[in-house]
Amino acid sequence: MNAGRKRGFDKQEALDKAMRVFWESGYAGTSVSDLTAALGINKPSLYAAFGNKEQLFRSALDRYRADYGAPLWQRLLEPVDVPLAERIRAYLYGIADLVSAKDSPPGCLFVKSSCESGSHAMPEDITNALLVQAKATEKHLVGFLKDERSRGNLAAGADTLQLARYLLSIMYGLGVLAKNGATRRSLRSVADLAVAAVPVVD
Amino acid sequence: MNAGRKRGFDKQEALDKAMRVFWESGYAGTSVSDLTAALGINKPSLYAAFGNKEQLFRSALDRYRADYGAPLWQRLLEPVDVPLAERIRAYLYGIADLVSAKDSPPGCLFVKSSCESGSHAMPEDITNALLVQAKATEKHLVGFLKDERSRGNLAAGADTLQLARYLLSIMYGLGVLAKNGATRRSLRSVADLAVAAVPVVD
DNA sequence: TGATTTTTGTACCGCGTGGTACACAATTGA
DNA sequence: TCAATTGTGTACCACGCGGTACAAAAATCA
Repeated sequence: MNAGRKRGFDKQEALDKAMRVFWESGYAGTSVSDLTAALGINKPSLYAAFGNKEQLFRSALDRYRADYGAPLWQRLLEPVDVPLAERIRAYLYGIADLVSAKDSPPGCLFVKSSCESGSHAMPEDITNALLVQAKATEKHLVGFLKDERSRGNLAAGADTLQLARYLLSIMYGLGVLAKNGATRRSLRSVADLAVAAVPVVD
Repeated sequence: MNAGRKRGFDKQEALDKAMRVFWESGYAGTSVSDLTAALGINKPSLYAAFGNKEQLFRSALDRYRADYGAPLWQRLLEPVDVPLAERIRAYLYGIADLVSAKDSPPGCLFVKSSCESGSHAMPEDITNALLVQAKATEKHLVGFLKDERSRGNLAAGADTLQLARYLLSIMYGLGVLAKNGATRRSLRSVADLAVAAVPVVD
């Protein structure tokens, strides 16, 4: 342990709180004062720990993906004995539950941030990071679908890229629906309908 | 014609330009200076003509719906001899073209605004107006689907409310996909896939 | 023409923004 | 013990925000 005074707050805990503030109010809609108030610290502590508002936001995005996005992939990959349609349904249920959870802000941080991107109120680096993230998710989905197709779980002629974009569209749509007050039940019904369009082979 | 100096700009033209600025940068991301610069007028002229930033935004929302949202309904209602699936496809194509048009900002103004709503950076009245608008669209869609079902174009057991929300989810999703760089072609493919989940009766 | 009404341009207001200088408190290593 | 290092709290900075006061300009009415 090096010299110097100890930090008076838990950095991970603070990052989690900051993520939720951005999740609720967006990048432009969140002020540094909002953040310091929610975190219970002063500005110099925030700047010392997280750099600046932009860097803190990017850290919050990373944490969001790690905490909420990444774990859902297990629903697609792990239970290989479960039919593909059921795994996709379980994945979409996960999204539905996430964006409509009562202990977190309604909607999806990525969707909301993407909608803010491009504005000069959002730093260009964040816009680019969001685009990169979206493309990466698309690529992962395509890879997954190609794999399933090669296993015979998906129709041989299925266009995996367009199918991936269709699923992304549903995921994004669930996020916006949740912002407009949709319940978990209702979102799961949407997921049920969405799965019907996937050309699975049972 | 009453007395007084004439207005030096066209009010409808100015509203159109303001709508596009909000469309591009969102409510919080747009400053009054951005607006006056884009409209080529000074602040007192803007405030005299449109009230304030909030009222101008609401006017812009109304104009957006009138100019871009409302006309698309004709694709669902008018050609009654066209199969339901084809009409829904044409409607979704219209959304796809709108959110990916090259002469307007990518994405959908309503989707972007909904994602901003709830933040204290957006006036509560706007948040409420957006919610009301979303519910109205849902209601219209449900009415349309019920009508089609009663005509025998939709499966007798179809849940029109959940189906409407599914279509809304697709529409919202197209808007976010467009923000992430999707092309018109690609969005139309998503629409094609989406139609496959609708239980039409041919 | 002159009085009246409306728009326009300039110049400004109070306030909140993102960010920081600086002195002080707390901890470690010598 | 004492210097070195790191976090904290206060107080502040320049700037841009939404919004407006005010006077000059342009139009109509009498």
